[in-house]
Amino acid sequence: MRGRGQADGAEAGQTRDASRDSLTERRILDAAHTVFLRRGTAGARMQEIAASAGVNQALLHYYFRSKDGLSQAVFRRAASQLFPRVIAMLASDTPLEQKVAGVVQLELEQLSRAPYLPGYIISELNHHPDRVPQLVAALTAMTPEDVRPKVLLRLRRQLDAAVKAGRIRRIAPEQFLVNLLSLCIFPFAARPMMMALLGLDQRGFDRFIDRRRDELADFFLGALRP
Amino acid sequence: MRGRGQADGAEAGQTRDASRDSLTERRILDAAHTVFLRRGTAGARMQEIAASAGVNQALLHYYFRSKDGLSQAVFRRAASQLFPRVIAMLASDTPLEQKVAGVVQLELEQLSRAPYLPGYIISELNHHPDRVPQLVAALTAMTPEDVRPKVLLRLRRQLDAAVKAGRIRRIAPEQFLVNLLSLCIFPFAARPMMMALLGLDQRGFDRFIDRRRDELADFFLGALRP
DNA sequence: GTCTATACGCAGATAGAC
DNA sequence: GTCTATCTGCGTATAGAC
Repeated sequence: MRGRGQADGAEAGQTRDASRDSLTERRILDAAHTVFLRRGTAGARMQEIAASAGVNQALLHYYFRSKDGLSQAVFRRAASQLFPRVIAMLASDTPLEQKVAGVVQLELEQLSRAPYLPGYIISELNHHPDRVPQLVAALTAMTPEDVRPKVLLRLRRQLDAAVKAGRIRRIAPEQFLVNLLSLCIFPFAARPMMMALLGLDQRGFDRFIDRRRDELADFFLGALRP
Repeated sequence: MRGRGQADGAEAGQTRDASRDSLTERRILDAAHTVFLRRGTAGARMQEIAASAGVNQALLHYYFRSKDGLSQAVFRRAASQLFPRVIAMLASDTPLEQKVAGVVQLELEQLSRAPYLPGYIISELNHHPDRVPQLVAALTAMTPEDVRPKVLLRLRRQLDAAVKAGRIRRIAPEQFLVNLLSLCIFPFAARPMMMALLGLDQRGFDRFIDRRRDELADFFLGALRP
């Protein structure tokens, strides 16, 4: 048993040494990513992953030891795709208006290419509360300490300053953040629902998003005007 | 086999005759609702539902014939909880500004009491594309014909009129609708994510929503100002 | 209608050859 | 490392008594 678990923990400081990521391990992880995101963790089948990776089912266990191990690896990877870049941008000292435009740009771009991502994360977190700490870990992994309070603090100061300067109306940083993320992420998370509601096919949805890319930042900044 | 399927279809015009909803059937459906929403369709276990309903597992099959049958019944019920009231409000001839306030009020109120609902619907629709038609059916069930085009048409006319009157800036009805729904629904759909991001516990989240109830409509209407 | 007991298949996991 | 073959257990579903 145990061929290669995820993160042996030896050789401190080496997070995921690339030389140990064998080609097949990567192929398996890619396949698992696709299948888990489409079917959800509970609905995914090891056999489908194996077939999709072009290998045998026993190999999945060799590399990841169990379905749970594999699903955790996929979740970590997905979590690290969804957030860090936006968080980094929000925590930076970019001016407020540019932050909004940047986040919109970044998120719509990214999610257009990974449309299943938000729905997957949302599902997992709802059905599997013990994944929440893993999400937090994924957030703090790229930075020395926890970025979350930093984001809110930075936003609060920027918002206060902008209010004092008369550039925007008062808004709590939490509401600011959730509003921005809602407008960016929800259309993708609820894509099938939105398509049904608006009577769009895939092409129509893409055009809808294109338009959104142009207008959303203006909409949001418009709401902030005094 | 087959004790009582859902909707025998006899006696035309009778949708879900209450007298036929035996008490135990309702108890089972309630339990199933809870379990399916918490664990997702694939993750739910018939045994847990039976225990939660205080009956034997065989009874579930007696009333709903299979897990799939039961899950469909739950989905229909959930879908009919999430949308119809908002849709009805949006399709009405209420003035635009009141519509916004009304939708915010209605949704935040409703979702505070059924926080798992949006996440469940989103998950199901992502993992189970063949559920989309069922959602549409749930929408059109309460009205003679399909309401969806009606909503968009009504919104478009109202928005056009308001633009001409100089009350708002131009916005496509699709963007208007998705923005409004995003801001209302996403915080609940992604509740665990938002709680982690903002560092809130359940109580903190409730206060966050309370505040939102007061401010969200203003935020949205603020974005529409010319 | 409601129960107990049981059949059955599927999917995750292991053994062991190569 | 990668495969084939096989075990095991769990979860759905049915049979049949009451």
